Amino acid sequence: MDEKIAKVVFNIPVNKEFDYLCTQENIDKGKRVEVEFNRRKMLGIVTSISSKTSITNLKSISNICDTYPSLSEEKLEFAKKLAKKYILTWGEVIFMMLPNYLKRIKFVDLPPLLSSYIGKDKSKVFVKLNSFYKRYQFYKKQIQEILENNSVILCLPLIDYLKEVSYCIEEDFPGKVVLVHSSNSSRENFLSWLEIRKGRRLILGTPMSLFYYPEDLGLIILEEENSPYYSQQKKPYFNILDIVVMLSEFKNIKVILSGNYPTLFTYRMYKEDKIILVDGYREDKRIEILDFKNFYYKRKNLFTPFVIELMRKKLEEGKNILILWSRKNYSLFLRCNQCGYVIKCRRCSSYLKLSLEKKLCVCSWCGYYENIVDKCKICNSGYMVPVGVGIERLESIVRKIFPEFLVSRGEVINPPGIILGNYNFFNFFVERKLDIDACFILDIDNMLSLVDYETTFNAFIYLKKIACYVKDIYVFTHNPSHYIFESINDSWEKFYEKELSLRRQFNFPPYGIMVKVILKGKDKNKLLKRLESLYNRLKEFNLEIFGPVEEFPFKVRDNYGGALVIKGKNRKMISDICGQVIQKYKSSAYRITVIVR
DNA sequence: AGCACGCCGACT
DNA sequence: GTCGGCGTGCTC
Repeated sequence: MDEKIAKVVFNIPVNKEFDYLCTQENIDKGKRVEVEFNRRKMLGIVTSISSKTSITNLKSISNICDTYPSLSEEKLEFAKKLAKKYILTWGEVIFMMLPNYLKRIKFVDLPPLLSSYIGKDKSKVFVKLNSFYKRYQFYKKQIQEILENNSVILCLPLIDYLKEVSYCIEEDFPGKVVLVHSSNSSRENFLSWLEIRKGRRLILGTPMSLFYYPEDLGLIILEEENSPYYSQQKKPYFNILDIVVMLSEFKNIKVILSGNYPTLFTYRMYKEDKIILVDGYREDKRIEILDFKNFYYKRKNLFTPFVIELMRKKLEEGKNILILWSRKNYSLFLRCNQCGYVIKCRRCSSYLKLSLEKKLCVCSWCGYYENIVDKCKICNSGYMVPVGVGIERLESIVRKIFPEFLVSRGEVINPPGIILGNYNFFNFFVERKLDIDACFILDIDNMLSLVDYETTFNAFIYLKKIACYVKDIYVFTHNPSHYIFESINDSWEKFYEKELSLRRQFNFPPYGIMVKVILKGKDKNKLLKRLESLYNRLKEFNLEIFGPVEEFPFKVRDNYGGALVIKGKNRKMISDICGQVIQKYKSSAYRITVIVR
C-alpha cells in the first residue's frame, strides 16, 4: 500500500487534522482543497502529506483550489506556534493568514511562492521619540536598506493614522508601498495580498497585516507599541507586540519598536539587555495633579470655582481648551425619586442610559432602546431622575457656566472655545495636529477604579500621551496619593521600576501569564455549575485560579457570562494545560473564549 | 462551526 | 400520539 494521505485543517474550533486520500497529482502542503467534511463541502488547507493513517474509510480530496500553495510551510509552522500560545486551533490561525477572497471554495491561479528568507540579525530597538515624523526619520534609512533585497512591515495601530502617513511614505518609496487594512474591500485586500507575495515591498498596515507577512520579510516596525489597540479587544485577543517579537525570533529578523513611552514588556527586555533603547525624547511636560477635595464647594460637583477660574483664564487668553470625559450619553441611569426603581435593559444586566440627543433610553451593551418616560411605571407616583454625568450632560453644564464661549463636542472650532470629547476623540485631534492649549482631565478616577492589573499603567500612558500634544494638562483626582501620581512628574523610569516590581511580586505579565477563560450560555445556573466543574478540573493541576467570577455585565443579549482567571509563572505549562482541559468543556450551548496575556 | 440525533415537554 | 426545543457528539 503506497497511498498518499493529506492532512487537512479547517476553520473550525476543533484542534485536529483530518486525513484525506490523494487521488490527484499536485496536492501539496499549503494548498487549499475542497473536500467533503461531515456531509458538507468544505475548504481546507493541506498541512502535510503522509503515507500512513489510522482512519479506515478515507474520503478523497474533491478538488485542488490552488496552482501554487496559498501558504508556505514556514507560515503554517508559525500559525501553529501562535495557535498554541493563544489556545486557538491551528486551522483558525491558518485561515487568518488568508485574505477573505481565498476563504471560499474557488480555484485561483496564484503565482509561485518566494523561498523563505531566514535572517541573520534579530536585534531589537526601541525608539523613544514623541512624534511619528521624528521616528520615521530614524527608520527611513533602514527601510531603504532592507528593501534592496527584502520586505518591510510598518505596522500602525489605527487605519486613520495609516491614511495620514501613507502619502509621505508613498512619496519616499514610490511603487513599493502596499496598504493593508480592514476598510479595504475583499477584492482590494486580495490584490494587496498578491502584491505582498511578490516580495520587496513596504507593507504599511494595521495589525492584521502581520498575518499577511511575506516570505522575504526582513524588518518589522511597530509604531506606537504601547497603543491599547495592540491588545485586541475582540475575537482572537492577540497581543500584537507579542506576535511581532515572536515573528522576529522565528524568522531571525530585526525589529524596531517605537513610541513616546515603551510597554512594560519592552521595558523588561531593555532591563535584560535584549533591546537597545534609542532615547531622543527629553521634553517631559509637567502634569498638574490637583486634589478635588481641596476645591469642593458643593458635594459631587466637578466644576469647582477653582476649576472654573482656571478654564476661564485660558479662554480669556483666547485659547481653546479640551475637556476629556469618557462617559457617553446624558446620564448613567434613570432612577425613580419615590421608590428608587432603576430602568434596566431587558436583555442585559445593565442599566439603561438616558440620551437626550437620541431622545431614547439606550443600553450600551446590546443596543436595546426604549422611549423616555417621565413617570415611574412601578410606583406610578414618582418621577424618573437622571443620575450621573455623561458627556451630553457635561456639555449642558459647561454651556451654563460659560455662556459667552463656544462649546463643541467632536467638532473643530476657532479659539477661544471649549471642546469636549473622549480619548478616541483626542487621538483624532492629535492626527489633525490641532492646537489645544490646555486639557482638563476630570475622570481619571473612573479609569483608576477599574479592577485590572493594567489600569495604572494604561492611565500613565494616557496622561503622558496627552502631555505630548497639549501645553498645559490638569488632572483632577480624589486620590492624589495613588502611586501613579507620585512619580508622574519624576523620571519615567521611576514609575516603570515601581510598576515592574509590582508585576514581578504578583506574577503579573510581563513576568507571569494570565489566562482568562470566559464561559457563556443562556442558562444561568447551568453555566455556573459548568464553570465550577471547570474550576475543579483545573485545580487538580495546582494552578492559581481566581473565580468563578461574573463577567461585567453579567448578562448581555440574554447570554450570561462567567469567567475564571488563571495566573502563574510558567507560560508554557499553563497554556498547555488550558489547551487540553478547555477543549472538553466546549459545547455549542456553552461557548468558551480564552484571553491570554 | 454546523449538523444530526435523541431526549423531554407541550399540544392538535 | 407527534412536533420542536435544546443538549451532546461527531466530522477524515
